[in-house]
Amino acid sequence: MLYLKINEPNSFNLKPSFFMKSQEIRAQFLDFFKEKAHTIVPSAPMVTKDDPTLLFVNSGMAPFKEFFLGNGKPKSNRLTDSQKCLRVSGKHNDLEEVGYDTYHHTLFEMLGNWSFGDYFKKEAISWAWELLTEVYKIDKDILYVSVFEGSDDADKLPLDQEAYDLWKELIPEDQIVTGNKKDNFWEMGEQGPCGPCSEIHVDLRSEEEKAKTPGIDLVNMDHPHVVEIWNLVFMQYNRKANGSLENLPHKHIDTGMGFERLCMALQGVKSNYDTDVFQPIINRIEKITDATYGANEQQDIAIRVIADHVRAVAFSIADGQLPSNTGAGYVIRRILRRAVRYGFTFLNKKDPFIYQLVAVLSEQMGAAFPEISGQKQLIENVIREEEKSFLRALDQGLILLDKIIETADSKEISGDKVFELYDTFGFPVDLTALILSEKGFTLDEKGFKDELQKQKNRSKAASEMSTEDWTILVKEATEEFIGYDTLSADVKLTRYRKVVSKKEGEIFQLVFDATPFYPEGGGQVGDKGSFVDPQGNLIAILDTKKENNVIIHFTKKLPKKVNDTFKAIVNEKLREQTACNHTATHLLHEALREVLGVHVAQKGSAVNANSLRFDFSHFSKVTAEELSTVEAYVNAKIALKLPLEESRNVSMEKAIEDGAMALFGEKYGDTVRAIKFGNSIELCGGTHVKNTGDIWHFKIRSEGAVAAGIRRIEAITNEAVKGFYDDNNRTLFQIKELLNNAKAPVKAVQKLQDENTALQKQVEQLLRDKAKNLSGEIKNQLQEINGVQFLAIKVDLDANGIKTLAFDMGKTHQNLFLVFATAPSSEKAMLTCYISKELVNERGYDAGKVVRELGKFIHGGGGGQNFFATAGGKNPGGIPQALENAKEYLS
RNA sequence: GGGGAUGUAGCUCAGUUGGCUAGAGCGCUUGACUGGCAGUCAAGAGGUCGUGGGUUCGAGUCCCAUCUUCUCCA
Repeated sequence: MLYLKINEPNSFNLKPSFFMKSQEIRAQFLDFFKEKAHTIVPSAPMVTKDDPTLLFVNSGMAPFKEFFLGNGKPKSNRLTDSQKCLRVSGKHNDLEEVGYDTYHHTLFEMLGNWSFGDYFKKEAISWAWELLTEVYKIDKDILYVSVFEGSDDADKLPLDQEAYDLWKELIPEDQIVTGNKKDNFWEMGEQGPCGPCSEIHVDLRSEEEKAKTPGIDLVNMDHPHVVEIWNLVFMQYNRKANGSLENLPHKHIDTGMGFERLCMALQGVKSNYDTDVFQPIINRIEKITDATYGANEQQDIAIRVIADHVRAVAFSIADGQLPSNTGAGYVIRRILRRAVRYGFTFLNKKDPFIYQLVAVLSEQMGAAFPEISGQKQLIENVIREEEKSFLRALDQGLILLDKIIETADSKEISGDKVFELYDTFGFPVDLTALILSEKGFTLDEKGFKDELQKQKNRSKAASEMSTEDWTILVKEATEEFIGYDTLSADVKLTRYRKVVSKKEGEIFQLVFDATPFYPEGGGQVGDKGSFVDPQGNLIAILDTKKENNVIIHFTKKLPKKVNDTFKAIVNEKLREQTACNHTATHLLHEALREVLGVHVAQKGSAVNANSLRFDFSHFSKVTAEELSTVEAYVNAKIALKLPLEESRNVSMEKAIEDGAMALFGEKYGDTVRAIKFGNSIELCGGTHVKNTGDIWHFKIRSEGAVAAGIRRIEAITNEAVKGFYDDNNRTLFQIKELLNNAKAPVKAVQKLQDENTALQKQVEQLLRDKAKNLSGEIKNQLQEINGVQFLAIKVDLDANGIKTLAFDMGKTHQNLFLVFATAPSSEKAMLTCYISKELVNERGYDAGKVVRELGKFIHGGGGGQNFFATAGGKNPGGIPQALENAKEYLS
């Protein structure tokens, strides 16, 4: 049940007599556009798969980028959806600001309606108006709209007169404003489709406030209660790499309405956090932490931060993006840690608690987003473990910070110390600053920022690259993937471009009209191979990747004549081995579900020609027995020689009906490819063997944890297994040979080990005895000179023995001055000097100096402490001389 | 992808410019005291110092390579 604190007197500006639940608001939006002939599609996963410029879906249009770029066509020209978006960095949002206001978020839903070359401004504007004023019944007087005013920069764009005229029909002109490029011209990135936009703003202030300042003056002024709720983008241009604009052949509509803000407007509250989207979570936080939302500004910020961040983290994990230390996973980790930090500092929570909020989220959003409720347990586990590990890091950091404070020589702690704490140990700066100020210290902020900037520059320099415009050879070309059926084909180049990076140097990216090359995807590496021109010149294809639905081939150079017909040839060997590994992952997946249980779900995989890696959800270590059962299960499937049954272009529904595993984190597509080997059915775009018998054999190499609740298995197949066994065989053979072809090598080795330990002990004992005997003999040879027990002698002991001898004598005798010499071989000599400590202290003797100087006689050098030192040299012949001269040091 | 840190006894760690015969606490084993437990005392076991090279008379310590884990940046 949803719960909103309407009747509580202390709650925050809540006094609506009725409100529409957020779930209804979402449903009404989708229904409205469905009636306008739009197809409703589910939200794409937030983690992007084939877009190198983007880690996360950051706007409603991101999943449809390929359509706007013309790299593919949607099944329907009109779509509508509610898209999960994540904004954590870049121009759109800064993570560090979320929580301080009431209307910015990391994760939010974007309601959108889409036209791909279909309707344009007229429909987009009138439908938006109809939905807001007639369906949602928002008072027309509190709505304002903006249109693009044009620009007199290099683009020389005109006022968007068309939009202005359309609005004029619907709304009084004094509620229309014009806006500049920053507010009213939308660009996808530095390159690509773009166009003017028209925003709809809503004024939610009280009557008194409205009387004081007209709403129109507050549009786009960052006022918390005069906010943009809907942006209608009219895509009509394409921005080229050189910065110039060209008209798009097909015009598109891209709209995005912030769901949480819409809920705020419709539920009559003044903050997104007061809507029923956030209230249940906030209530739960209050219960767990004993804090009251609305009572204390700092605690309110902390509560908002946590309420916001838990959503972002939970949805990411649900979409398959686990916290990690690189890339998208790192962003998720940072978000979660920020939430922990605020809980730690302002709500005094020193134990994991954020994971407990997942239950609320699941209950509230599970219906619209089944990926949350379906993986609740996993999400909780992952978050709890992350919380724990960060709290550990904080503990460690606090200790380090104490040390820094103790050893500080001024009241200002230097920037590089604080930076080290942050950079190496992950201790947040703001916490450092807080603790320092509590103890009467300050920190050198400038020094810290300088260090941070240096680090950023380093990273940037390492990943710097420039991308040129595509050179188009064939306009409106399509590209067909034919690699499931053939490994070589005659192809034409349709476009190419040059990319320069520090790491790789100059690389060319080529697109063909058809290609047998499989692009990296679904965990499988891209194909390698080559293409040949009619004259027989060969160019290697180093890698194949997919970008916004285009298959790109990477080469080091361009062909001489780009318009030739080429023969593209995939490296067959690599492809075969890769296929073995890929099919094996399917069989492994099936085996794991069979052996461990159906809770096992794929959480990632990496398949290349050498090996395979498979990550899956499972709560405990897989035992050795389970592993061997799994291995045997897979090998049994291989032995059955199951044929590949492939169905292309089946509908998702049909595939799932047939028993294919439904995977969370898959992007919506109209049709899928189903791969069946016996009982294993998976939706998969990868390449597979024709028959499981081709795999020959499957061998697990390792099992381990990658995150809380996620295990990883690494395995090999086919040739790699052969290599593995060959290596093992060779080693075993060699071992046996060394053991005189013992029949039971394991026992033999064990026996050797036991004997070895016993012998070692014996040797030690014997050496001790020898030393003791020697010391007995030697005692008699001690000369008393000037109150010193002196001896310089050659002994037959190794370095350790001499050491033992010297220290043993040291225990029973006083005032010793010993010099021992030994010659381990005809080319090596060693001197050792031991002087009782009392002599060192009273007379200033220095054993180091003694051996250094006597070392000259044996052509060597040495040193040590002042009471014990050693020297080595190459001339045993000098030993007598060295011993004779030892007396010199007694003076 | 780039930078920093880390790896020493079963666990948590110390080990200062290379050289005080690799240490501490907890845990473990045995024994003693106490009617038993807790506890105290005594003795003891336990270490390829991540791995592989190198420099040096001498490397846990310095250099190179490699792996693990943590962390920051992109």
